Amino acid sequence: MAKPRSAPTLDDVAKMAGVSTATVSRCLNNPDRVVDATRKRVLSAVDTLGYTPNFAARVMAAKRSFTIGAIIPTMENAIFARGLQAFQEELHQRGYTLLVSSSAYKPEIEEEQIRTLIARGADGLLLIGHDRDPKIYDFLAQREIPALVAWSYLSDSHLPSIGFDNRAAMFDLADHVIGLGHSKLGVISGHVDGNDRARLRVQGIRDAISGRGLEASNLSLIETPYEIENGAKAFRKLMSADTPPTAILCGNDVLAAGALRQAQEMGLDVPGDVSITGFDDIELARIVSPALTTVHVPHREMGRKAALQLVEMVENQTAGAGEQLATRIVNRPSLGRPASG
Amino acid sequence: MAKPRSAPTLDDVAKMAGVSTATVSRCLNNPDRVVDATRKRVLSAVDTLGYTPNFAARVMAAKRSFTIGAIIPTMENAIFARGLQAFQEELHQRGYTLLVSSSAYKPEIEEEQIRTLIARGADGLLLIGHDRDPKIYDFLAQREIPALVAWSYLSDSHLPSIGFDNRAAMFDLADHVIGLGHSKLGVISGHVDGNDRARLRVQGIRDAISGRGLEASNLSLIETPYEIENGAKAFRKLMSADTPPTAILCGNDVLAAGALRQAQEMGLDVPGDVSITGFDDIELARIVSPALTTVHVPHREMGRKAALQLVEMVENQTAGAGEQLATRIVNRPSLGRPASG
DNA sequence: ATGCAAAATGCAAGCGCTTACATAATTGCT
DNA sequence: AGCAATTATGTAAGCGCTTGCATTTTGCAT
Repeated sequence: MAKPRSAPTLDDVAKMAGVSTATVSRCLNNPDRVVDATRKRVLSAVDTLGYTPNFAARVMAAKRSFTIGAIIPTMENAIFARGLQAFQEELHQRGYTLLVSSSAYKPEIEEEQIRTLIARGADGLLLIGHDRDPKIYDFLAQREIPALVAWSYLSDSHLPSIGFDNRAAMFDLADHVIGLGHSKLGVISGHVDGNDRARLRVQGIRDAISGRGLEASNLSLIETPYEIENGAKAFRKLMSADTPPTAILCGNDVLAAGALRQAQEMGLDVPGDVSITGFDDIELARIVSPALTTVHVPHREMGRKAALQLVEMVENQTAGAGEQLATRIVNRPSLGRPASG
Repeated sequence: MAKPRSAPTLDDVAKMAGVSTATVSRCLNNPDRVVDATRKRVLSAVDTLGYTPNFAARVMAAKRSFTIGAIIPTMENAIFARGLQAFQEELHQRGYTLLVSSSAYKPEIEEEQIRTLIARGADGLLLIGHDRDPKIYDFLAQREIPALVAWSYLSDSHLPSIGFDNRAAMFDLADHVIGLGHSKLGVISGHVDGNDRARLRVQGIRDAISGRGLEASNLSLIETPYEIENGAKAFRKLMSADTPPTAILCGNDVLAAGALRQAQEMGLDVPGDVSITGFDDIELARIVSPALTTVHVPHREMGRKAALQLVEMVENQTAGAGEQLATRIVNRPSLGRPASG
C-alpha cells in the first residue's frame, strides 16, 4: 500500500488490475471493447487508487481535447452571460468542456487568446463578431481550426456565423422611436472600431433617420466603453446641448441603465422629459425603473445553436452553415412620446 | 516552403534555425541562457513559422502549467465577478493563467470540477467557502495541491483562507437595523446547507437578535437560491404574514434587488413601509432605487491578496497564512426607521 | 475434439516538450 | 600561446496517454 506522492498513472492502474495500459485506456474510453470481468477489475483499481487521467497526456496522445474555446469581449457585465451559459450547457451535453477568456475589446488581446486557446488544444473556437485582422482568419484556416462567430450574422464572411442582424434590429427600434414623434435623437454607442455589432447598430439608426427624411444633424452620437458609469457620463453630455435630444438610444442595456440613473439624478422624468432605450434585453433592463424598452436578443437560442453547430463542425469536418436569428422590440415604460412642445 | 497541415513544432523551429530543440526551448523559457546571435536566429524562425508551443506537451514535460484553477458557485450573477477579476489580473501579472469553472452550488459538481482542474494540470486552486466533504481536503493534501479558500475567513480550517467574518459582518448590520427600532425581522437567505457564508450570515442575525434581548420568534427566515426572482417570491411570502416584518435582511444584493422590485410591485414604499438590506455591495446595489443599504465587501482586495498568497504557496511550497479582511456597512436609502405605529 | 473467425488483450511507437548531463566553444589569465 | 574555468549547445530520456498492429483467447460450428 504505497501512498503516492504524486498522482497515480495509467500504469499504476494497469499493474494493480493485472492488465496492460492499453486495456485500461480502452476501459475508460471504449468500455464496450473490454470484457466485463476485466472492466470490473480495472474500474475497481481506478477507484481504490483514486486515479484521474492526466489531461495533458491524453490530449497529446489523442490529438483531441474535447475542449471548445470561447473568447468574449468582456465578462464584466452580463451582456454575454446568458448566451454563453446556454452555449456551455449544450457543449456539456455533448461531452465538451468550455474554456472562456475575455479580450477586453482589444484586438491584440483577442489574437493572443486565440493562440493560447489553440495551444491548449481547443478543438474549436467561438468568436464574437466579425471585425478582426484577416490574418487571424488565415491562421485559423491554415491550422484547420473550426471556428464560429456569434452575436452577429453575416451571410458572407470568413467564418460562418450564428446571430442576428444588428443593423436591422436597431433600425426597427429607431424607426419606431421616430414614429412616436421624436426627431432629435441622442445615441450612446460602444466604440465602433473593431466592433461590427456596435457599428451596425449605429448604422441602423442612421438609416432610420434618413429613411424618415430627417437630417443627419438631428443625431448626436457619443462612443464610450460599455460601462454603467460611461452611460451616465454620456447622457449628461448629450443633455447639455442647446436643444437636447428627446430620446436617447443606447448601444446596449448597460449604457442605458447608466443613462437612466443619470437622468434620475438630474431630476429628469423618464419617459416624460426624455426617453431612453437599450439593446440586448438582459435582466438589468427589467430591474431598473422605469424598465427599459429594448431589443430582445434570443441569447439562449443563439448559444445553444452555436454549440450544436460548432460541435458538428469539429466532429464532421464540415464547414458550418450559420444561421440568422430574429430579434424583437420589447416595449417598456422607458420609451414614450416626446413632450409636445 | 512547406505549408504545415498541422501546427509547427519545436523540431521544425530547431531545424530551420539550425540548432537543437533544447536550444529552442531554452530560447523561449530562459532567453539569457542562450547567446544573442542564436537567439535572434531562433526567434526569427519562430516568427516565420508562426510557431506556438503546444501547451499539453509543455505541461507534461515541465510538470508545471502556470495555471491556477478557481471554482466558484455561480457565474450567473455578479457576486463573484469583481473579486475574480482582481484575482485574475494579479495572476496574469505573475505569469499565471486562470481557469474558472462553476459548481452551481452543488458539492458533487464542485468535487468533479476540482478533479478536472487538477487533471488539467492546475498548479493551485481557489475555492469558495469552507463547507465541503473532508475527503476533498484529504485528496488535495495527498496530491499536494496548494489550495486557498476565499470569501470566508476561518482561522482554523483545513485550508488557509482569505476573506471576512461573515457572521460578524451580518451581526453588525442586523444590530444596526434593530437599533433603528425594527423588532420584526424577515430574512431571505441563500441555502445554508453546504454554504458556510450563508449559514454564518444567518447566525449573525440570530446572535444580534438575542444580543438585543429579542425573542427568536421575531425572526422569519426563508432559504432560496440566489436569484432575483426568488428574492421577489420570498419577499411576497414574508410580507403575507399576519404581522409582517418591518425590515427584510437579505443574504446578498441579488436577493435584495428581487425583494425590492417585488415591494414596488406590491405598492409598498421602501423604506417607508418596509426596509430592505443586501450584502456584498455589488454594482446592482447602487443601481436599484432606492439604493440598497448593504455590507461592503472588499472584493478586489480579496481577489488580489488571494492571488498573491496562492502564487506564493505554489512557488515556495509554503503553507499559506490566510488573512481576515474588514467589511463595513454602507448606508443607503433602502433602510430607515420602522413606521411608528 | 478440432479448426477458424471474432473478440479481447498486449506491445510499443509516438504525441511535443523540458531538462539532466555530456560535450563543445569561449573567455580570461599567465 | 596554452590551460582551466566558464558559458553555450547538443543528446537523449522521459512525462502519461492513445492506438495501429500483433498476439492470444474465446466461442462455435463441425
